[in-house]
Amino acid sequence: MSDAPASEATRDYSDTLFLPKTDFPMRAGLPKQEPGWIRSWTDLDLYHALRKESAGREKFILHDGPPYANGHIHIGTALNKILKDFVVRSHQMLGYDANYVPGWDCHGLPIEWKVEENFRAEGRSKDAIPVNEFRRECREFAQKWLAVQKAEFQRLGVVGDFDDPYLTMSYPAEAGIARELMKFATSDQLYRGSKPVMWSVVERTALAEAEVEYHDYQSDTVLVAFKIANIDTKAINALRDGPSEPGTEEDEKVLTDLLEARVVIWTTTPWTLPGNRAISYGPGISYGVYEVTAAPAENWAKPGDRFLLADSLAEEVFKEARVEAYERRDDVPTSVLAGVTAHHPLAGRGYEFTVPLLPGDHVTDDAGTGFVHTAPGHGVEDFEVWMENKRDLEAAGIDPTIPYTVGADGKYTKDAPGFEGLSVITDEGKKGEANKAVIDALTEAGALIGRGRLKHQYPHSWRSKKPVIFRNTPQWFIAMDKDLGDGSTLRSRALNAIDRTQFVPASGQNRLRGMIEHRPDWVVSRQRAWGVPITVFVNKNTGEILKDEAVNARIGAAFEAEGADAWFEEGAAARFLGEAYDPAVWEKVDDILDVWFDSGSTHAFCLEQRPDLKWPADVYLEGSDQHRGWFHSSLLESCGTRGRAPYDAVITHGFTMAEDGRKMSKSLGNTIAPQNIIDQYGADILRLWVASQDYTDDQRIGKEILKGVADAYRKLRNSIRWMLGTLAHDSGETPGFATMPELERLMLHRLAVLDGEVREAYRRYDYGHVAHTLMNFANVELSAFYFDIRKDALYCDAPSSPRRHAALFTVRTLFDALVTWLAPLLPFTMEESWAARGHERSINFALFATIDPAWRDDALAEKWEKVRRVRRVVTGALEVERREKRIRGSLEAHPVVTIADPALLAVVEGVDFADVVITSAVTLVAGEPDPAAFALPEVPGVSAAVHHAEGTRCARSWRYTSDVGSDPRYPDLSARDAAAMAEIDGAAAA
RNA sequence: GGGCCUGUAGCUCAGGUGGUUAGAGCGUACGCCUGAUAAGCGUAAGGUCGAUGGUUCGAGUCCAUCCAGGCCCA
Repeated sequence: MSDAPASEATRDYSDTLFLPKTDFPMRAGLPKQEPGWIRSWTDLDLYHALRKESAGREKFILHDGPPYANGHIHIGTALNKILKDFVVRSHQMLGYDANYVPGWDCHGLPIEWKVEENFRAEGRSKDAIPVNEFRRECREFAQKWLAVQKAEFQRLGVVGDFDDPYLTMSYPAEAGIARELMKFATSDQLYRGSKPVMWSVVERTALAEAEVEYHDYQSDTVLVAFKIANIDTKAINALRDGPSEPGTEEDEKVLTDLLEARVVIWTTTPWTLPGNRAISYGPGISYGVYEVTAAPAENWAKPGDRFLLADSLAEEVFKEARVEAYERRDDVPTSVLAGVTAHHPLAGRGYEFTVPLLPGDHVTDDAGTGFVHTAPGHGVEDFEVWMENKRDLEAAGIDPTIPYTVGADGKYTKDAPGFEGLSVITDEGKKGEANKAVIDALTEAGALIGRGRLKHQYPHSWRSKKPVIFRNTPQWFIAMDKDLGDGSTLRSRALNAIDRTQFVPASGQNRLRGMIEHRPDWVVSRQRAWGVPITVFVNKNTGEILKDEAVNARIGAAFEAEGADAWFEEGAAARFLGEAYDPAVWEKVDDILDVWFDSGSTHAFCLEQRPDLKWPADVYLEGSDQHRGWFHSSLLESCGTRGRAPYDAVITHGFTMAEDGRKMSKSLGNTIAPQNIIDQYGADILRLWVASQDYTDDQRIGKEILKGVADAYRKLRNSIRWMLGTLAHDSGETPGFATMPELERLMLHRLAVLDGEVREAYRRYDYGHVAHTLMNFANVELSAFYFDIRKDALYCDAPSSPRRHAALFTVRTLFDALVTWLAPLLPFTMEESWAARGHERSINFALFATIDPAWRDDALAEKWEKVRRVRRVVTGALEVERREKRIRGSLEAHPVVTIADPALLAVVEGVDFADVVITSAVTLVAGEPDPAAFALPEVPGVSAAVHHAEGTRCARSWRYTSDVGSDPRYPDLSARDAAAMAEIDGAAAA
C-alpha cells in the first residue's frame, strides 16, 4: 500500500488476464460423485455401446476367473477386478474390441454348508431334504450373492457384460461342464479308482478337511513286528558294496542278522493293520539291527529277538516293549532297506501277501520306531507313497489294488479276513470292537511286542463331534500319464502348453510347470449334492464306462433345458439310457464333479460358446494361488479335450498385506475393506493404489499408504484443473509445428516419447510404470516447469499472440494425451475431466490421443536439457537472494549468468531465458564463472549473480521493464501489456 | 520341512551384461508467492541398498548361509 502512488489509483487489471477459469472442483468428492458417473454409464448402456462402437476391431479377450458367489468382496477381490479393468480398458483404448464378460463360480461346498446351516436352523436335517430341493436352495443362495458382488464390482468402475455374465450354475453351463466331462470319459481319460477320504460313520458321509475339528482322543497304541520275507540281490549288492570291504564276513553276518530280524512299527490305529500293505522308512534316517539280551519272563519281546529300528528311537521302543537290556549288532543302510520285503503280521490268517519297504519323506525319527505302517486305504500319506511306487510294485509282482477293508457303516468288509462285520466306529460314534480283535490276533500271531494308550489330537466331525476315520472309497480320476493315442499324455500336453504361454511375471511359468510335473492323477469326484454330476453309467458287472453318443446327447440336451437337476429326477437313469441299455445293468454315478472341473471348463462353455468372444483367450489374470487352482484346472481340462491351453498369456498378482507387510487377519484387526476405502476416498483412489503398486509382488495397504495415494491424486487433479481453467480461453487455433516456440516443441516432443512409452507399458500390463511416469511428468515437467514458465504468456499475452496460441495448442494436446492415458486407471476422474472440457461423449469411447510421431526431436530435447541445467544455477541463486531478503518474487530479479563454454552460451542465448527462469530480465555473459557469484558443483563453468530488476513494475504482468508507460493510454503498463490491453479494450469497444 | 517369490530413503517405485559421492515422485521441514490459493514455486534433510560371510582391483548388482515376509504344498 505504501508503495502505491497516493494520487492515482492504479487500475486493477486482474479481470483483463486470461486466468484459469473452471468449475472443475479442486476437491473431487469422489465418494459422492462416482455413483453419478456409474448411473450415466448405465443410462447410455455403456457396455453394449462399446461393443457397437468397436465392432469389427480385432478382439482382445481377458477371460474372467470366476469368484465364488459367497459373501462380500474383499480387498483382494477388488484388486483383482481393478487389474482386470485396467487390462480391458487399456486395450479398448489401444484400439481393440476388448470384451469382458464377468463370471461366477456357483457350485461347491461352502454354499452347501451355508444352506445346510439354514435348514438346520429350521430344524431340518440335510438327509431328510430331497436332493433337488436342496439344490434349489443352493442355487438361490448363489444367485443372491452374485447379485451383491455384481453391484460391488460395478462400484469399482469395472466395465463388462454385467447383464449377461457367465455362471457355472446356468443351465447351458451345467450342460457344457457335463459335456466336457463326457469327453474325458469317451476318450478313456476318466477312470474309477479309489482313495482314502475322511469319513464320518455317524453321518455316513465323506468330509473335507475344513469340516473336521481336532479334539483330544484316547487311542490304543501298538508296537508290531513284521518278519522279513526276502532281501533282493540288489539290496545284497548294495550291502556288499557298502562301507566295509566287499563280501567280507561282516557283510554276511549283517545279512544273516537281517533275515532273522523283524521290522518294528508303531501305530495309534491298530484297526488299520488289516489294510497294511507296506512299511515306509525315512531315506535320511540311520537304522540298525538290535538284539534283546534281557527281558521279563512273560514279556512279548524275548531275549534273542532281533529288531530293525531307527537308532535314535531304539531306547524308547525297548522301554515301551519292557525290554531290560539290548545290544546293537549292525548298521543297516537305507540302500539295503529298499530291497527288503516283509510278511504281513497276520500272514497265515488270510494276509498272505508281500509287504514291501518303501522310502517316504513323511517318515521322521522323532517318534515311533522310524518305520511307518502303511495302509494305503487309511491315510493320505500312505496312499501317496503307495501310488508313487505303483509301477515298481506291479513290476515286482505285487498287486497295487487298494483294499476296501472298512465299509460306509464303519464295519470290516470281506477285504479284512477274520474281522468281517466288526465295527471300527459304531453308529453312535463310539469305538467298536475292531481294535481289540486286531490286537488279540496280533498277540496270538506273536507279532505284538508292546501296547499302550495315547491321548492326542484326533479329527472329529464338526457336526456330530464324533471321531472320523480314513476309509478307502471309490473315486473318479483323470489320468495324467495315459497315452492319448498320439504318443502324448495329458501331462506332456500340459507341459508343452506351458512352454508356449507367456507369463507375467515370468516366474509363474516355473511354478506352474513344477506343479504339473509332479501332480498325481486328478481326482474329480466329490460325494456332494451341489454341483454338476459325473454323468456316466458304469456296467455293474464289468466296471466298464458306457460310451454312447446318443446317451450323452440326451444328457446334454436335458441339462441345457432343465439344468443338472435332471440327473437326480425320478427315472433319470432309464430316461438317459433309453431303449438300448438296461438300468438294472448300468449304474448311474451320483458323484458330483469337483468345482475345479467346473471352473476349468469356463473356457469351453463361455469363451467357445459365446459368439462375441474367442477361444483361446488372450489372457487369464488371477492371484498367484491360482497356479494350483484355475490356471491349473483350465490347462488340464483344455489340454485333455483340445490339446492346448485356453490362454496365450497368464498374469498373476500377489496378495494384499497390511501396512506392516503381514497378512491381514480379523483377529489382528488389521483388515481393510474395499467398501470403507470407497466410502472414505472413492474408487479412483483405490484404483490409483492398485496402479501405483507392483502388483506382481505382494502389496501393502493401510492408512498411511492410502493417504499418500490420495495426496498424489490431489496433486495430479490440480494440474488437470489448471489445464481446464487455462483452456477455458482456448480459441482452438492450430499453429504450424515449425512456427511454434521451442518450449512448445519441447513439450510436444515429450508427448511423442511418452506416447510410445505409455502404450508399450500398457501392452506389457505394467500399470505401475504408466502411473509413475505420468505423475512424474505432470509434476516435474508440467506443473513445475512448463506451466510455471508459460503462465506469463497465457495470462498476459494479447489474444492474437502467436506465442499464446502455441501454448494453448500445447496445453490442449497435453490435456488430451494425459487424460486419455490415465482413463483406464482413473475412469471416474478422467470422465469428469473430459466432460469439463466440453465433451458430450463419454471418454469411454475415446482411444488414446493421437500424437504425431514427427514431433519427436531428440536434438531439441538434448539442447533443452542443457538449458535446464543452467536454469538450475539461476533458481539456486534466486533462492539465496530470497533468503537474504533482497528479493521476494523471482520477477524482482535480474540474474547475470556467466557461462564459460561458448557452445553452452550460444544454446542459452538462443532461447527466451528470462522467461525460462521467470525473471524480468536476464543478462548472459561469456567468461569464467564469477567466484563471488552462485554456482553449482554439478554445473561447472556456470555462475549466476542476481541484481534487482531495473525499470518499473508493470501493473498487469508484474514484470519490471524499461518500457512501462511507453503507451500513454496505459501509463502503468509495459509495452507488451499495453498492446494486449489495446486489443482487449478494442474488442470490447467494437 | 519342500517348491516358487519378495526384502533399496517415512510412503510408492527406478536402478540392462558388477565400475565415479545410490536416483525419482510423494510426504516432511524451512522459505517464497498470493493472478492454479484448503493451490503454485523453490531449497533442504532423509538410505550401514534385510543380515553375515565369500568371489573380485571393485557388489545394491554374482555366490553361500541366515533373518523377516508371502503364495502353494507337506
